[in-house]
Amino acid sequence: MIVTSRVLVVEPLPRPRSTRDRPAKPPLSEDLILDTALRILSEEGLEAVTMRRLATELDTGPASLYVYIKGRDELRNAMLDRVSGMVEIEEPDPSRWREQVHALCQGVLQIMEAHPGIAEVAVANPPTGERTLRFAENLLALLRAGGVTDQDAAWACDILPLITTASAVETAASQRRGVEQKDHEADVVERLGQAFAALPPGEFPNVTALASELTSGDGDMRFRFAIDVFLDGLVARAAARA
Amino acid sequence: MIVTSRVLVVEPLPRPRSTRDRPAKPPLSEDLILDTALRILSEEGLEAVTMRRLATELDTGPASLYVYIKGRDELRNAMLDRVSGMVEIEEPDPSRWREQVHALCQGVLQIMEAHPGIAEVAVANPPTGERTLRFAENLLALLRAGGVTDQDAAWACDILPLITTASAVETAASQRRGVEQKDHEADVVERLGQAFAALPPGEFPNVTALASELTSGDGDMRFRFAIDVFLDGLVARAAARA
DNA sequence: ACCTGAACACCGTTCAAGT
DNA sequence: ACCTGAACACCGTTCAAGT
Repeated sequence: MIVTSRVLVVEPLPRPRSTRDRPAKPPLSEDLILDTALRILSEEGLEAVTMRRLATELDTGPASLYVYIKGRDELRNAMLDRVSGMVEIEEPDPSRWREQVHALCQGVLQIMEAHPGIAEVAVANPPTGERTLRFAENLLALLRAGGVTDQDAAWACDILPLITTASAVETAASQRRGVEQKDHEADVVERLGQAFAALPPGEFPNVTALASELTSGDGDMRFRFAIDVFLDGLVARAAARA
Repeated sequence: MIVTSRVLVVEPLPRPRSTRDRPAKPPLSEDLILDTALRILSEEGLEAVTMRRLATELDTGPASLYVYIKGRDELRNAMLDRVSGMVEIEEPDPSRWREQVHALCQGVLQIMEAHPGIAEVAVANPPTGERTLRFAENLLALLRAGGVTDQDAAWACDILPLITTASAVETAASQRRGVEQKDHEADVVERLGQAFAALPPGEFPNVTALASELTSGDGDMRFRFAIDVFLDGLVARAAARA
């Protein structure tokens, strides 16, 4: 159509028209940057969240982001803090404290699985933001309600999130692998079990004997097991003290 | 000196002389590449181990590495497998199985701390190489010697390394931070404790009450605690079964 | 004073062109 | 046939130059 109209050639440029063609874009702000970052994170994973991609998405140059955010690492920590704030707190009810600890940790796990890659950030940089403190406060309340000693509860406050975030990293990685090779998870597990069983029993007596146990259960069951055993340990120690 | 001699200009190039100036470099191989990668890893951490850096170190172009190694991710996995192979196995002695589990896990922790950054790779890609199997075999033998049930031992074989590698990631990260800001670790902990104690007690009753417990103990004590509680849990479950 | 285009110094990976 | 220089398509970060 442009070819048919010679008028356009006379006009200075086609650009001035389009400068205000689309709706005025909102001004940059840390909040807007984080909103955009979290959207990319949940849709495409952490690797896709780069300073340059973020700038493109916000219709600006990469340098502009540095007015609001110190750099990539600070961005990632800020993203982690936002994600951490999405976890729902459990109003302590001493009669079912164990189930509440499970619910709290599972909440973290699910939020992290919904934001692929953020768990890596959490494992490397145990966060100390206000939202994390709220989580710690909740966990401490639940553990003390269960009769766990103060020192054990305090350190468990370190270890339970560690188990949870590490589990999240693992499931995120296996999901990513699952997308690449579109094998069904069950097939992989089946093959692994057969490989275990086929090892030389002289060298690997236990791995071959427990081949089916080693490959049984999905990620959720194993995560529940991890938290369960840890809580059993805490309870056993409290009982030994009394 | 070159300026004083016109002869050099007549000679075709100064290069041919230097082609065999230095000792003949060994031919590339996967082993040589991995040796070099592990040296850079232990000296400068995972971030320094890039394909290009590796090529420079080996006095070649980056493309040459792809003859021996599929890509960066495979390189990292191969590095992890090498590092995993450095862990010393514990000859099972049922009378001190618990101490042996500690020693085995602590061995992994130390090897990983000596290779900063490799733990991240381990958390994301739970390795399944032969060396890992040998480790699993050892761990299973120790746990069964301790009376842990088969299914519990099998899953614990997943969780104990998970706790260990996640702990390694954390200590590596805090060491890296310690290098950046040359604060003494003790000062940071002290300030954190004061920050906890200074929180509004109405909103954070447990964090303020346990401020000193939350900040007590170093990484080693906390790691020992984590393994200990988990083993207590396994033992308690075995006892409940009997 | 505020913002950002362009540049700098890196990445991982591929492939055509050389030996 | 084997190896690799050079190119491609990205990074994070900085800073001088523009408004």
